[in-house]
Amino acid sequence: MYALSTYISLKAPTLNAHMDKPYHHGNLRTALLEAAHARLSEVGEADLSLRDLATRVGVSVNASYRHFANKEALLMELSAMGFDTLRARMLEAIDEIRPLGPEHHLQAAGQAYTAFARQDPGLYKLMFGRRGRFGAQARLLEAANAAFDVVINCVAALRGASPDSAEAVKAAAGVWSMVHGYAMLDIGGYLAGMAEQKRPSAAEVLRLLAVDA
Amino acid sequence: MYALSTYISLKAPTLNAHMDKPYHHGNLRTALLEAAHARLSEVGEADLSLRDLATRVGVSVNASYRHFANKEALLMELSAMGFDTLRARMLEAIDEIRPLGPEHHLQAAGQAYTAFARQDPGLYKLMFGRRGRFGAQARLLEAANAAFDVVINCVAALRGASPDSAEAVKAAAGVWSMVHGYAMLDIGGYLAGMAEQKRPSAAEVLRLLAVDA
DNA sequence: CCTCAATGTGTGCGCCGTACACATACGAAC
DNA sequence: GTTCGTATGTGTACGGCGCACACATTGAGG
Repeated sequence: MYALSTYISLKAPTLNAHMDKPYHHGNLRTALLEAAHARLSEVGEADLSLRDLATRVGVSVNASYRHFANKEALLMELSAMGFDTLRARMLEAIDEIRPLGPEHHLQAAGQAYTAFARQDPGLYKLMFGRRGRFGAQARLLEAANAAFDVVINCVAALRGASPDSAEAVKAAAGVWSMVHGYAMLDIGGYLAGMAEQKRPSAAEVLRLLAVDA
Repeated sequence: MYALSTYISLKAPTLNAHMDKPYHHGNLRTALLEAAHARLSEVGEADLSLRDLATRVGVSVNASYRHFANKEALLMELSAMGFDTLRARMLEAIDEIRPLGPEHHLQAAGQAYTAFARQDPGLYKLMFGRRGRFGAQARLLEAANAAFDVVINCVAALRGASPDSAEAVKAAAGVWSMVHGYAMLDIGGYLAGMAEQKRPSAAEVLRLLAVDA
């Protein structure tokens, strides 16, 4: 688990005279998202309930509806925040090795990508399992596209092509497919069943890609 | 939708004197699986309920518990049947072009694979989204491994390596990652948002793989 | 014909998401 | 500082869910 964001409550809610807890939470929206994130990595999406989240946060069952239209809306926001974080992780990884040149950037981004998925499998599955249900929500779409753009830029730089070219986008989609597929198989446990010396690492799999061709 | 299997009821259940429906269904297990399969492609896993299935099949809510320990067990069996079908589809596709030689077999299997995912996205997502929950159930594991073996054999033949070699297995895992990732992005709608001329086909993505190296 | 195991039914429990009416608290206008 | 509207949280209720348990019906083998 890691912090998805760093919203900070600037309010210090007043305490009711004969209660030790304030009537208003102060930062319920963020608290719910963080609780959901924490819960997601413990029990998975299917066993995550709004009632449970509310109880953990110390608030009545229906308070959450003042901040999210429904359960789906909360999960959608969490999902979008996941894409934001994923993008940031890839950019950080690239920045750390920037002087090494573009041929190393894609590898670094790929490593950061699979590391993210492994670190937070529940969130990662949520991000990619719910697109249909969420529909074309702008918030989620933009976050996902921004993350994908990082990959496109890496590939474009590697091939000396424009990030807008169909060539770069198609190759980037291939890279994304590969990394995403590997991550899903990995966190799904489909690779864990393989014998140690036959189980491929992320780097080995990425090396199969002929992107610079 | 297609038939997952062709179990046939050999019994002709007797009709009760004053009822038009027999007390015993005759083939409830299969009927439930088929109803679940049908429902899965309409509403997705999250909105699939045992009560609804039972009603559709024309049976009381709890009758299903005579055939499946719980909802998870039913979904697990459906998932395993999905892997059986996926394997059969790949084998059929390979058989149709067998004389063309091993370099075409992998392409054919890949096409069959993505076609399966596109045709039955709900089932496909179920197959790969639930591994952790299902645990290491032998039935599911064997079905999934049998499907993966098809890919391993293709890759091994292509490289002139043994299907048992770490080299072949690792390369096959890479191929599987690629195809699986592409399928997931496709049925998740993540490729649909791309402009037509930038959206890669399954064949284009597969061509990025340097498997025969 | 009788019995017993297999199969289906009815009722009930404790969760779930969420709609609706009501309570409380904060901040801006006076 | 009081007032008042709005934002935020509570309580109650409804229908649907998975599933446990006791009971009903059936068919097959002695």
